[in-house]
Amino acid sequence: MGITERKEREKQEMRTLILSTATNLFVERGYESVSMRNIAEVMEYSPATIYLYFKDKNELLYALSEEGFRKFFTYFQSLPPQDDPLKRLQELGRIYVRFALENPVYYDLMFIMRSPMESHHTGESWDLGMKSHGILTSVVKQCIENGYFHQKDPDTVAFMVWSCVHGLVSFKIRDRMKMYEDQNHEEFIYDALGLFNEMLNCP
Amino acid sequence: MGITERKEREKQEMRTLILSTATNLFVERGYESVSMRNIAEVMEYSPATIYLYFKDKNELLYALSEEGFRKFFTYFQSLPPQDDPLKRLQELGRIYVRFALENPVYYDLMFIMRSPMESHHTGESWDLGMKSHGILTSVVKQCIENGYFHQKDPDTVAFMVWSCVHGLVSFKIRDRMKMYEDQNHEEFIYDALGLFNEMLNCP
DNA sequence: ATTTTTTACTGAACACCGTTCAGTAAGTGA
DNA sequence: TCACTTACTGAACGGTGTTCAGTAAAAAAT
Repeated sequence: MGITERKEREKQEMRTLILSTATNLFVERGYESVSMRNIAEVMEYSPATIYLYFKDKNELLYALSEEGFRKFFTYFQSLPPQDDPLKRLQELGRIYVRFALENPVYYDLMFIMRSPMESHHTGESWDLGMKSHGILTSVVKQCIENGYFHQKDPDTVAFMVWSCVHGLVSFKIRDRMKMYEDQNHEEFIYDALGLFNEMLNCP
Repeated sequence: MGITERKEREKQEMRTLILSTATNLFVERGYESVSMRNIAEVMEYSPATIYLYFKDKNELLYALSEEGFRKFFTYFQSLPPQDDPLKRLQELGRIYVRFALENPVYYDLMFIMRSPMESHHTGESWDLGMKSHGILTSVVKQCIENGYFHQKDPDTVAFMVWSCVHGLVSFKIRDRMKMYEDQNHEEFIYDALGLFNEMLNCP
C-alpha cells in the first residue's frame, strides 16, 4: 500500500514547488511586487491551488521564514570551537552579518517584515529563533563569567549585541545607506562590526 | 487681490488635511491596513481628490516622512550644550531612541519602510536626514579628537552607533521582542542603550 | 468490470486596492 | 451676462488576496 506514501510525497513536493517558486520570484523581483497570482502563473497552476497547501499568503510567508530560520540555525551552529568566549561572541556577530548579507530575502521575512510573524509566537520558526537566541545568550553568559560586561544582565547584553548587528544589516537591506555612497557597503558594514567587536573587548 | 493668496492657503490646508488624516489612520490602525480610499472616506472626499494634491501613494508617504524628518531634526537640535563630547554622543543616542519610541509611525516611514524612499535621494527629507547625520558625525569627530575610538574613521563610528540605536528601536517597532516577555520593553531598550553608552566610554 | 467515493484541481466570482479621466458644477474675471 | 478656470467626482481599469461550486481523474469498493 505505497499509495498513501506516494500521495504524501507528492503533497510535500507541491509544497516545496510553491515555496521555491515564491523564493525565486522574491529574490529576482523583490518582495512587494510578487503576488499569489504571479507565483501560480510561474508554476503553471491556478492561484486557487496554492490555497490547498497554505491557508493564506501570510502562512506562505511564515513557511518561508521557517526555511530562513533553519538556514540561520545552521550558520549559527557552524560557530567554530574557541576557548575565549569573547572571541566566540565576536565571531557570532560576523556569522550573523554574513547570513543577513547572503540571504537578504530570508532576513527580511525573519526580522523586518511585519506580516509573517503576526500572532505566531509559536511554531518551528519561533523554536529555532529561541534556540539561536539561546546560543547567543549562553556565549554572553560565558563572557560575563570571564569578567566582561561588568556583571551586567546577560539578556540586556545579548539584546544590545543583537540590536547592533541587526541595525547594520537592516540599513543595507532596507536601502538606507545612500549617504555612504563612496563606500563599498558590505565592507563598510564589516568595518563597523569590527569596531563594535573592538569595543566589546575593553575592560 | 487676496484671492490667489486665499486659494494658495486653501490648497495648503487641503494638503495638511490629507496628511493629518493619513497620519491619524496610520497611528490608529497601522499602515498596511490603510488605503487611499479609507483616507478619502474619513475626509469625506472622493479618492480621486487626493491625487490632485499628491502624485501617488508613495508621494504621500514621502511627504509624511518629511514631516517626520522635520520633527526628528527638532529632537536632535534639542541636544543640550555639554563640554564632554562623549556625553553629547550618549545623549544623542537617548534622544534618538526617544524620538523613535514616541513617533513609531514616522520612524517606520523614515528608516524601515521601503516604498517612501524609493528613488528619492533628494528632497527635504534627504537634506534634513543629511543634516541630522552631520550632527552625529560632528559629535563623533569631537570624540575622536578627544582620544576616543582609537582614531578610527568618523563615518564608521557614526554608522556603528547609529546602527545600534536603530536596531534597538526597530525590533520594538517591528514587534520582534516577544521573547523578552517578562521585561518592560521600553525600559529594556533604555537599559541596553545604557550598556552601549558605557561601552563607548572605555579606553 | 463497474460503480462509488475521494482527491486534486480550476474558473469564476467577490470585495478590495491604487490610479486615471471625462464630465460637472461652482467660482472668478471680463 | 458670458466665457474661462478651478476643484472636485463617478465610474471605470487592471490589479490584489481569497472563496467556492463544479469537474475530471484516481482510488476504493462492489
